[in-house]
Amino acid sequence: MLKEERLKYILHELNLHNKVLSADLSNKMGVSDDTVRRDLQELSIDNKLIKVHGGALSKSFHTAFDREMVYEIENKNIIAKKAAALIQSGMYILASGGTSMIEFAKALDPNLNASFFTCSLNAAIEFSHHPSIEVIMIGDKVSKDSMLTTGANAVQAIESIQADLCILGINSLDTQFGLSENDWEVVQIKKAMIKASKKVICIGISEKLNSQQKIKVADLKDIDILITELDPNDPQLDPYKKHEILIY
Amino acid sequence: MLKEERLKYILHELNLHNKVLSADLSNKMGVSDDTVRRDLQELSIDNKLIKVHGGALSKSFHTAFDREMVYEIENKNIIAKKAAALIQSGMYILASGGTSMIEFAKALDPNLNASFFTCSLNAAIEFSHHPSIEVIMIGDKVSKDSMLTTGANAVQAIESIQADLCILGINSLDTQFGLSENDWEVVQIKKAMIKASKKVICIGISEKLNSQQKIKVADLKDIDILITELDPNDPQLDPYKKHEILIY
DNA sequence: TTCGTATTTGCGGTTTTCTGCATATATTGT
DNA sequence: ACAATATATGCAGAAAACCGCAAATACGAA
Repeated sequence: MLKEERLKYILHELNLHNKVLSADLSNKMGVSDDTVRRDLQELSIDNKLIKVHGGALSKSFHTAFDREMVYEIENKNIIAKKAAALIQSGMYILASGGTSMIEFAKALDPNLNASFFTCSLNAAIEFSHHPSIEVIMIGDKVSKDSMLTTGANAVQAIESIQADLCILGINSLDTQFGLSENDWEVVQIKKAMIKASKKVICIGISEKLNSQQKIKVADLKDIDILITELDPNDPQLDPYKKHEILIY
Repeated sequence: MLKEERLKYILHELNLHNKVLSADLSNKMGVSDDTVRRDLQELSIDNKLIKVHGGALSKSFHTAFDREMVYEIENKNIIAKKAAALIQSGMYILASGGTSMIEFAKALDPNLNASFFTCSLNAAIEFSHHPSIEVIMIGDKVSKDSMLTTGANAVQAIESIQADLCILGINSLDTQFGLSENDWEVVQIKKAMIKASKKVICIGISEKLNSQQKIKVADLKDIDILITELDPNDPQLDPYKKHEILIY
């Protein structure tokens, strides 16, 4: 394995898991841990990662360090993998933003060949790291709170698409009020996305369940699939099964 | 084995395996290590692959490995400050992408009140960190090399704007050939931006001066202001002054 | 063809980089 | 505090890169 290859691999692993262990790396790459350590040191000097005792942490992750985040990221990873398994080549997919969506983008099969439309700057960047999928950024004014493009132009652009799937991050989901948000502009975007898609998938950690926000995005009947980190048989999800929502 | 044959063979191998080893190549092609190295060097200069110790890596997998960039940041900071000083509240500004543009976004006066239009995902995010400016992301298919939205839609969107300024990162600038790029899609975007603006500002480190790329973006006469990290009186910039370009 | 020129290629010697090992030091968990 | 584990450092052998030069080859014009 070439040196540059190793560096690339380390950063890749770091993007995926947000942390790496020196021992793991030396095993997987078949070099001594001295070499791994030197690699990590070099990347650390170049500000590509945070070197710590025993391995390294992802830079982006460490800057916003938060114990709770660590826990959430793992759950979001579970969600991302479940969601990624539903995507097939040839699909046209509308995607909203949020951290779950970022993890979803990372979890996509490298051989996948599909088209993703999104209003999220961060999601677009993450999707673009994938080797083969096509990414279409929907333009409009950038809403600084959500880092989404929002407005009439964006809604109109979405309306001109007929997508197979729409993947939405959950802000709040409730058996009574359905899917809800508190940013009016974002709601318009999500409503447009739902309307433009044959199927609607909602992804989010179970914490977001059974909560409401000010503005309704969609009724439960508009949602086809719900993905959380929980086991599909978890009783917490039973209320949603009654509304003909598939649980993964 | 002829030289052109070898070059083709190397690129073919690279497409297949995403990496090649110098030693393997010299064996398979029956030439000396030096020859292989010179071949790789040539392809590397032509941006066809990434030369590394021991061989070469495929360009496509290399997305964002810019070690040299770290050293250039300081210069880009100088540029960014000069450019930021030219922006006034109320302006409508078209901005391209690139690392210089990112630094420029960071250098903007926090009290500035202006509208920025951009095709660059990264620039849009950076602009959005500013407290008061308005950011409009121009949508279209995302070009993975440049992380810019490119295509007919984007060009059309730009054409519908009448901007006061257009700030372009320099890829290559030359007194004969003018501003040039090697990505056709990006060229279309930049040309549209120039056409839609009253004034054109080019920013970039002096390294990019006196070099050419395959496709012309603009003649020198289309450029109003040139900003590099150099002192405006630096003799390197004299040739550009003759073309009625203001130097900052 | 034949000559002159430019490019290409291989070779030897030198320098740089890479990597693993051994040793000394630091950090962590119990 | 102590044992276990991880890290830093110097060193050495191997591999690769670099450099200059000379031979070989290709190319173009007379």
